[in-house]
Amino acid sequence: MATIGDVARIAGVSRSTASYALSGKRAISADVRRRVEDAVSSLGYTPNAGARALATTRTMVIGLLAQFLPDEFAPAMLQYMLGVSDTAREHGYDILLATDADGTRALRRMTDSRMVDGVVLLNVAEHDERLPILRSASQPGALVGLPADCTGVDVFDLDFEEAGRLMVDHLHRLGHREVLLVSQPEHVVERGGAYVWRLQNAALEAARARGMRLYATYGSSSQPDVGRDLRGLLDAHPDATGLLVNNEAAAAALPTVLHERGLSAPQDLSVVGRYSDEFARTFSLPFTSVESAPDRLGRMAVRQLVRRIEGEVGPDEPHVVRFVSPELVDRGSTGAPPRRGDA
Amino acid sequence: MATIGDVARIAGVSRSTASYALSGKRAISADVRRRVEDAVSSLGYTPNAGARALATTRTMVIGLLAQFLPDEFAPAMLQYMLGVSDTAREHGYDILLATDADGTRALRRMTDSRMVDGVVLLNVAEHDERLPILRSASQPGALVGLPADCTGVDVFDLDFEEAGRLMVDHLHRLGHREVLLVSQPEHVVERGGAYVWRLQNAALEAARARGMRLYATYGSSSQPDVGRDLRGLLDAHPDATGLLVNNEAAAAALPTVLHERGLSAPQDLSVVGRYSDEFARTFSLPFTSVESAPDRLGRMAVRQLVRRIEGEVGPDEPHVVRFVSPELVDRGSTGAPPRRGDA
DNA sequence: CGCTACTGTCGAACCGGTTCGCACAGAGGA
DNA sequence: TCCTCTGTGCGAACCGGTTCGACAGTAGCG
Repeated sequence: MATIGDVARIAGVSRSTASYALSGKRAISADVRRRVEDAVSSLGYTPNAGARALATTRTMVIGLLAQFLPDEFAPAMLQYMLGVSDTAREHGYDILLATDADGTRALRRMTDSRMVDGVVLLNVAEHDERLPILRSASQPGALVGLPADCTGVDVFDLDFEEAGRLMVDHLHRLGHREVLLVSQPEHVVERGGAYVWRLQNAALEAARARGMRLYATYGSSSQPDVGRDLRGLLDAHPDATGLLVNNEAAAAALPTVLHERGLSAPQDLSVVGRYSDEFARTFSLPFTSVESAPDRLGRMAVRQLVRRIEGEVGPDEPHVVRFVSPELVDRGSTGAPPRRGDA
Repeated sequence: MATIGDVARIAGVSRSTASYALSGKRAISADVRRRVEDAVSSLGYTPNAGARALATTRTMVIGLLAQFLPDEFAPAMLQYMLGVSDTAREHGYDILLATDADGTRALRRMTDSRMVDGVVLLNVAEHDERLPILRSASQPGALVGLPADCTGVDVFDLDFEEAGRLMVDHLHRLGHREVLLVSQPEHVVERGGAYVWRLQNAALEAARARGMRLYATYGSSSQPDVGRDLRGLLDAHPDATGLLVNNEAAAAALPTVLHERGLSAPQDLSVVGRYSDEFARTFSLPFTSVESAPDRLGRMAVRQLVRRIEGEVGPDEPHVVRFVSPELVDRGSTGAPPRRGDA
């Protein structure tokens, strides 16, 4: 494998000159520059990343900590990951991916050994164990997900309160007065998945303010449990005319459950989900939903992280906490509630 | 940040002694070893990955090249990625993830700059542009997916021929004589996604051998197109009693389409898919299917790659091409064909 | 008692880049 | 003619590890 020493020798210059010719950090005559470039292409020279990292203390790598927790919906994570990965590449960074069950160890490994210039944490819990480690690291970090304490990190998340209100308001406007909400599994909440109750509480509050009845429940994360949950919920509330689904697995299971019962949306039941458009198209989910914009959040996190890494934003400049406003995408699964006695 | 020099100073020994005390590669007195270990923990010392890579020419990182191509079903990729990532970690390796649209550039970047000790390529096409680059790299590579030319790389894939036969045989045994097959989009085939026609050809051959009629078509990769495809297919072949689905998006869309038509599986139509069990549970797909074992393939690829990296298998020892036998998972969506005239 | 062998430690070189300080040549001004 | 300045290039040091060869000191042995 060719080194910069080889390049220098072929070009007939010193190693430092070769380095400067390639980096452009000092004036180099056109002649020498050409000879160096010729040597590079004839040798197929590529700088050794480890050596460069050692010399510059920059690795051009961003750590991505994705947690695939039991009871959490894995495929949604992929969209965050792709947002992060693509954006990183646009800025010249590669991605070191950690999917360890123990995120704290992975984070420590990456930062302490200086494999990365910065870190993106996905799926951040309210009291996330990774945060203290991140704060004590010397690299900056950006989060997707809202923790209780945001000091020292840049935070990006969907505005789940607004999402909850949006879902309720939409059905209220159409005339619904009794509505169901299926959230993620309770385990997720216990583990600190605050987004679940952020949406749920805001939805309950909005329903109360509008004089609606809203029954909130937790749903499981996969079959066959989630199907059972949905059937039980529909049985328990035969008068409900609307269904809000903040649970991807439940949304995926819903077409089959509705089919079993001979129900159709929106004729018999108005349905609003909360997932991304990409997700809806890939999985053929025909429900109106609140767009969760995972790629956008990943993108924002990386952009801010890169600003910190490259010193455009100093480590002492205030950290941002930014919420993305959700948007309702109408796929025609909502309408006026069926008139009483029709069913 | 503490370096090994700091450790040595605190422990009152030379840098080399500190290094040997930690690596265990030379005999070190118990006393010195303890002093070094104390210094390490009091300083919170962690070796600098770049420096170590430079000195040892080993990075303990595996490159993972995942391609998210248009018209290909993204979430399936996640399961391969997790299989690779988890297995790599078990062996002490981290994952450098590339999702670049241009896989060749990403591969070259990783290997030439020596960021990785080896590479796993996912979603390998028949004439994959990444292969020549991989062969000329100095790191070993393992593939998931079968290319036309397997020289110089270890290859792992599902036995798609066997899968095709399995699907056909299953319906044949139940008495079906006219059956439909929905494959991935034709674009995927044109791009070299050989697994599509490997399954399809084997299925056609098996059907011919058993005197069945099998109509094979391509399906789209997302809504609304894939729904249209399915409806058109059912319209065109009203006498078909079985449906084979080698297309995840079509499988996801199928419950809704069946619902529209008032059809149920297996009463009106027997359905066999081809996707992983994990996938079925997460997306509530109620169809009997041929298990595609993505995590197993990822795992096998990494294990073999690590053997090559660590020299347990020399670079000149023959490369393996290993097929995983598919298994049919019965979810009750198949049965005897409806009697003529029943519908 | 002297020689060898072994144990434990150290110094120095090396991996492959980057960067600082300095030297030198030629141009331009006094 | 001499001096200064500018444009170029070189040498050496450094980043933080690993590893080879040398070398004391001690133990074992005849």
